Amino acid sequence: MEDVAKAAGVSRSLVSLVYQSSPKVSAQSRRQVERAAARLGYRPNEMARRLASRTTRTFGVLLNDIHNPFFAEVHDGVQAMIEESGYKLLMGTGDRNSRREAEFISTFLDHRVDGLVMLSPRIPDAELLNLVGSTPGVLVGRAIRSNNIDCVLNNDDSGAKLAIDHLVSLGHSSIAHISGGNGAGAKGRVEGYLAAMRSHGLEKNILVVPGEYTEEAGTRGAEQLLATKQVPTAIFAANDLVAAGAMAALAKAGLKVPRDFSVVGYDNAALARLGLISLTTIEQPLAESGADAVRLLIERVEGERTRPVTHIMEPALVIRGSTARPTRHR
Amino acid sequence: MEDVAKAAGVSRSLVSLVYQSSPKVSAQSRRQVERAAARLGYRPNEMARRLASRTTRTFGVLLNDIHNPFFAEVHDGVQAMIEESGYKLLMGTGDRNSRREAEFISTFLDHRVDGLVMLSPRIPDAELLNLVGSTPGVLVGRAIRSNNIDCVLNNDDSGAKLAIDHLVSLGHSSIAHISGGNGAGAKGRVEGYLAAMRSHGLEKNILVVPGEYTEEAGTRGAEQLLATKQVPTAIFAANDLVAAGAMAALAKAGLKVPRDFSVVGYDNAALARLGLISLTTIEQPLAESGADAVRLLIERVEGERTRPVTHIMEPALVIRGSTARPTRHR
DNA sequence: CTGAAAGCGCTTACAG
DNA sequence: CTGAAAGCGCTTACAG
Repeated sequence: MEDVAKAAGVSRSLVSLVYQSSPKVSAQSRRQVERAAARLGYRPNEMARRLASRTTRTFGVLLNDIHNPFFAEVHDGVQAMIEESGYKLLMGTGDRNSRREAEFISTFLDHRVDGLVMLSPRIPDAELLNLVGSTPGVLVGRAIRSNNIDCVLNNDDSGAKLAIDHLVSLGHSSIAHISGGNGAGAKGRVEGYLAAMRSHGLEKNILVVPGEYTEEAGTRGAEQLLATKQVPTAIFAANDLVAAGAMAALAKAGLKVPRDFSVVGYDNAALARLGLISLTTIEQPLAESGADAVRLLIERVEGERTRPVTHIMEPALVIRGSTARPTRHR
Repeated sequence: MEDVAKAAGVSRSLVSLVYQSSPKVSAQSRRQVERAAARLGYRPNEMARRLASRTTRTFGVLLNDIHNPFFAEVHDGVQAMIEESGYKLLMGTGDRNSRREAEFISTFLDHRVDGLVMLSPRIPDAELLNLVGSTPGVLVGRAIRSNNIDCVLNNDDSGAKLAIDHLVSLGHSSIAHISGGNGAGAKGRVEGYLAAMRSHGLEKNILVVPGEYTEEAGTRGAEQLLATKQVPTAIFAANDLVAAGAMAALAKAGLKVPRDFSVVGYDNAALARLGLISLTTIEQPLAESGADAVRLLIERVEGERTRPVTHIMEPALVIRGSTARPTRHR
């Protein structure tokens, strides 16, 4: 910095002001400094700036799994809102490894971030609370009770209801559900399915096949359904991957979708959009969840709110080619 | 730090040594310090440590697009090798936006990273070289001429050859290629296709349909092929998404894969593994490319090498259900 | 293991 | 806009 000041023929203070984009600096001085810096290859040392200014205006963003495009979409909203608000971000991915998640959170705290955005982390509640301490945080896709952590959730219950209402409106009454087991949101989807079936007076047709969020579970689930006495006319799958697995089993059995079977997924993942699959599904407002999470965090960091809140985002139905009126009847 | 020293009844120097995991500290002192730190909620300030020690042992990792699981796999290798070598990482994603890429690279440099790992960045060569300056770097999936940047590429040419050899070995002779246009590696795949067809004496059957790396391009390409006079018996698609698009067009035309048509993709993306698609494809050693990139960077950073090198990774054929002997013949 | 000192590269506040 | 000073929270080197 000293060297740049000398080369530009100004004081060190002035160079400092230039890099703080201070309006007190004349355009001419600014140009002189910038030219000298470019010539000398000077860049202000960010660590020194943060140490001296005692502020980072940075958030740490932890992704559960970089392989899952689901989190990429949430991250879009997170990144856009962070940029828009003039903050910086530090990011990391645990990649389904809670030890690594803990390390990233520690690193973020060592770097004195102003807050933490955590997308469906795997670390157990107690450990997470202990690690985060009193740093402001926001959790997306997971609930927790803490005074300094807000939550943004998706309404799985109402998503399931959208799926069942759609199938019923097409004329289906025998609708089975292949569940997502212990997966995130799976319980809410089962409950929404049960409630929706009951609300349509279809409690006798309730049929839940246990599964998990994998293609294989969908295939096994559909095979199981095809072997039942009273084969349903429609399947509501816990997510798109499960739906794709179910569709593969149906195709193998010589059944056509949607002629012989209607299938609804959940997530509106990339595969749902493929022409070969063309899956009717439930879409969650992912980017909006991410943006909302950052908004909540900023409210807190800037002292506008101290009490924790939970936001619940509403999903929407996306109709494609995997659902139609039933042709079979029980 | 002062407070922790007092609370633990030791000197500031000792506390510093504890956090440097110095072997000179007795187990007892270490415990005392750790207990005091935990009680006071003390964490060493990473910015101060880096500033004082004048070392970061950190690499900046820039992803082209977090939505593409392709880069997630490369990142796996990058992250594993960085951890294994005792370095830290700072990551960022440009999300197909070269302005944002430039900002992340700048941020990494402001944080004084020891080197840069860039996964298929979009920034033009000149701008990239100017930005990176003399910082050691490594480029994955893209070539560049620079004294301080190494490259790790995939052999698209030989991948295309694997695809054509496989189809020829099944008995196909009329094999068309739907190209990837300006996409990364697309040119090499076209060239590999042309060379392989020639090497099998099939130059008269060469047929390249221009496309891009999208499903729609695959659909359009296949429709175009079905309208030609001499319809081929097999398609080599520039990537898996293109192959999926082509398969959708074939299904729409009432054609069965692999009975009426064999299809080979490229990438071995998640969709290639779906039961409904079951695509024979070319797999690139993505995680290995990432790990190799970090190895090259460390060689450079630790002064073991100063001249730039380029590594070319070899792909492999993955056979699934989309290829079979031809039943039609021209 | 302690204690005092210097320094990392900045920001901040202030008198001029 | 300058210049001198203090300080951010550490590491480093050293005498004891």
